[in-house]
Amino acid sequence: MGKKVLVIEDDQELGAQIVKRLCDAGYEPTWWKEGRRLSRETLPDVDLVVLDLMLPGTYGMDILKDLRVFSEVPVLVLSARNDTADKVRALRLGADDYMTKPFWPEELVERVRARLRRPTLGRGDVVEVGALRIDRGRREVSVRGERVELTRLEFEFLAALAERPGEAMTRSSLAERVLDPERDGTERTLDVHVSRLRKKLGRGAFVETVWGIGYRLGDGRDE
Amino acid sequence: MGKKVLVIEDDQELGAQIVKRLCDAGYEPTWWKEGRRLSRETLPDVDLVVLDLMLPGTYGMDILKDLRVFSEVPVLVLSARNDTADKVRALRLGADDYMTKPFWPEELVERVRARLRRPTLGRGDVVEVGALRIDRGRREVSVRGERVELTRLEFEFLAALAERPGEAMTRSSLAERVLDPERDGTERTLDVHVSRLRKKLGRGAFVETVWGIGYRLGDGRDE
DNA sequence: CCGAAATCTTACGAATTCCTTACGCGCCGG
DNA sequence: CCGGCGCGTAAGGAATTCGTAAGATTTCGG
Repeated sequence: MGKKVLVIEDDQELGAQIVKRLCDAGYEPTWWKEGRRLSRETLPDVDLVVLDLMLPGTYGMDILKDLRVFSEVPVLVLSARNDTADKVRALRLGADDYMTKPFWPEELVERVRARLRRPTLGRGDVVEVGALRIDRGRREVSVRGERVELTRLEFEFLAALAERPGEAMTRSSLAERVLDPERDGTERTLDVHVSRLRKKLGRGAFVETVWGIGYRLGDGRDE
Repeated sequence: MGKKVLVIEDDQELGAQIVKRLCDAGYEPTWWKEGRRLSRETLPDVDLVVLDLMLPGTYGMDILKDLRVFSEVPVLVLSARNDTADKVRALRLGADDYMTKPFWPEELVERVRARLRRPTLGRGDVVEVGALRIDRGRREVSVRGERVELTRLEFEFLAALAERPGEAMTRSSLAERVLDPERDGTERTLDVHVSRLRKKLGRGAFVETVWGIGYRLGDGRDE
């Protein structure tokens, strides 16, 4: 069963070339001839993405950024720009490799193979909001790269908010979702957890209060 | 805390440059100024290897070949030869990346980072997490190169965790998978096995507890 | 500027969860 | 039959987390 590879490349010739080589190597490529903004819904179920940064319309770097919000799929970036700043940017944004055009397709295939023989960390979806990073799989949270230890409820609460970053959630729905119905917890209880959570996350209150409604996950920057 | 990186590079200037940058980035580099044949014993406990292919004496490609016999550690290859055939060869031999000189150290650091943010579960049946090595095929476990004898259940438990290094698994799913339904074992039983396992693996608790959830396989270094 | 309502913070006791040790049972090889 | 070994159970104790109360603080409407 070949692994699935999504190729996002507008150049007809290069794209066809890549797709063919990948097929020959036993993979199952899908070819998108134009860039689209990605979301959890529009991203097909693939094992790796080959992404050309120079696409008409959408800027590839934005696609990458979008992608990393909800997916940890390995990304191999292609670009005509042989510029260290660009490479660094792409890698920082979560790319796994960066190839400069022109290149020989053999090398691309080998690099794809090199990525795929490593485990991908079964998409333990990671949410990043500003300097805050929430890893649902590992149940880990870090702020500015530093680990923050959270209790179970604190994590659940944060994870609930992180599902829709920026959107407000009512106290009642949060309580319903986070608090165990058995262990009777009032809504007052939430306040306490929020308080403790904020203290742990440090200043730059990521958990913002929406007065009279509930809470919201902010990027801890503006305000 | 910082991941360990072995730099094998004979060029004084370039080597110093790389080492410095890696330090700045929070890694702990070790610098070998000459190539040596590697064996299970001589390879220090590192998380990644930066290997220059053009070394006096030993041919870098051989070092890589040796290495892959007994270790799945990620390898980033450096070379002055910008030749597709060479790249393909190195990648086929198990290299994870190939950079052509000259390059800017920033890019190297980013590529190192890109490799290390992925889990290192090797292909095949060998998993390496930090100083811990789990060989599913041979049912062998070693810490820092030293064999550790585990009972069947202890091994099963560890292997289950090792399937997703770093991810938290619930106690119930672990119990379900590891414990024999016949020999009814309560979830308390898990505690005991974990306890015994930890004692055998020594300090640097590889098996981390995720309070209220279950356990997780850590690299036994941070904290 | 005032009061009421909503929210924040802190401290503390209780409950949960987890760790460890000790012990007994059953299986196997000698 | 004996001893070693793997495994499950029980129990005490340690560590962590959770809920509540109560007082402080903030927000909003007027």
